Amino acid sequence: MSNVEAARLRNPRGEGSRLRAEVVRAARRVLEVSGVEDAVTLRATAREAGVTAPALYGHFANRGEIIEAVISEAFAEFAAAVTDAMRGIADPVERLRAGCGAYVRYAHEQPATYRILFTRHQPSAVPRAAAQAAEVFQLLVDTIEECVAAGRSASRDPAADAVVLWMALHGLAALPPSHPRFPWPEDHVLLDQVVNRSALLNEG
Amino acid sequence: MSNVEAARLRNPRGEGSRLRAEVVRAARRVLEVSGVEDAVTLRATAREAGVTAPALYGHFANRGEIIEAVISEAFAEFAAAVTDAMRGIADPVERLRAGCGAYVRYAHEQPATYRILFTRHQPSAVPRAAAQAAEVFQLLVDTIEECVAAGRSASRDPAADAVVLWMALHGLAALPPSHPRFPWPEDHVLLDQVVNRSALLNEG
DNA sequence: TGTACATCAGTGAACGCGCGTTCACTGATGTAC
DNA sequence: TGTACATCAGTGAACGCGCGTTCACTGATGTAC
Repeated sequence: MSNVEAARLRNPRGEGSRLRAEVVRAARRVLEVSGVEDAVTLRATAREAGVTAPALYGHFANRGEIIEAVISEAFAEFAAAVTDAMRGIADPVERLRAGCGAYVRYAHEQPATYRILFTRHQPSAVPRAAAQAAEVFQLLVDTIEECVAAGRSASRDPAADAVVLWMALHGLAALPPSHPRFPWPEDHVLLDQVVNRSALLNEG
Repeated sequence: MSNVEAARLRNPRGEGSRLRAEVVRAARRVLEVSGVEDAVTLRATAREAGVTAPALYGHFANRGEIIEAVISEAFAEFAAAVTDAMRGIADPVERLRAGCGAYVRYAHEQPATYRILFTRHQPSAVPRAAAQAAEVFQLLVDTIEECVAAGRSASRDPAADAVVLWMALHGLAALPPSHPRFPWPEDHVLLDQVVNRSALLNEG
């Protein structure tokens, strides 16, 4: 590692708000590298962004706002990952599988970020977060309903079964990263079992 | 709140090791009240135990050992809660339900403790922890096998289905405490659905 | 075309705080004689 | 039965550290005249 890192160039006039986006990205790197929310200090974030600590106060009132911005960005990204994975797939069963696969993939690729979104001791007060989680949940409900309509699921209460599915997905998303030494079956095998049973799909 | 709290009496000679147990209990109170592992500082624990910070060094080499002691104690307690709930129940399906119910109850009664056991970013290096988790898991496998033998489960791979069950239990244990505003179905309804489907029980 | 000035994106030094840990100590109590 | 002493369960003061936050500042750059 070299200690002659390229000095950060200050943003041109009028473009100071670029730093805001850089700071959020820096905070997310600190989060994933350390694995824990508390490591995302204001100073560590500033260091990672290549800027002094007081510079952050131009864009955030305090450390809490940086964390909120991380959560907000990550939630939008997570919702987009699931939605995008489902888009354009005609078969409802395959669409459901694709969405659930994207859910779990996101959690495994960014475990600390997933944790901050879904297993915080205090639910975040980020405005759009709850709404975005609800949208993803509704997507599950709707898709299970389509599976029923297509005669592919025996569900009699898609909303209740979507809850069961969500819980199982959460286990699939959260447990393996925290217990890497356990001999987990392969992801796609687990995922199929979880989706088939939670959504009462007719196994083929 | 009174500021004339009873001063802690020092332990009699030869009974100094009582403090160790008091410290672990104090650390667990700090953990549950705050909700996060990082709040369990050495000094906060000492305050909660009614003792000065250096007193803890008689029983723990550093802060990390206090956290490890908390994890160790909590894991033993968790395993005992599940095991005890299953003991003496003859019907394997009812026994499975009882064990799963105890699992989820433990997580809901002590959410921060459950989180420290199962969703840590780094798996704890506490010696007995992995073994105790494995024992509880094996209990699930064995009980599903008994359900199959009794003609009550259609499982063809109890070990794999125990993994699916564990994942769903984890979701049931972890999600509701982190998302208190979501309109969750009642615990026992969710639990029945999760157990029935994960363990492929014949629904009655 | 030249110059004074306002604006903007940051910097550098400093603050008070709680933390983990070390160190020398204190004072009650059991034990040896 | 009395006294000296060792032991034990802690205490109190101090350290260096990284933290969040405040404050006065700097120096490049666009704009007005």
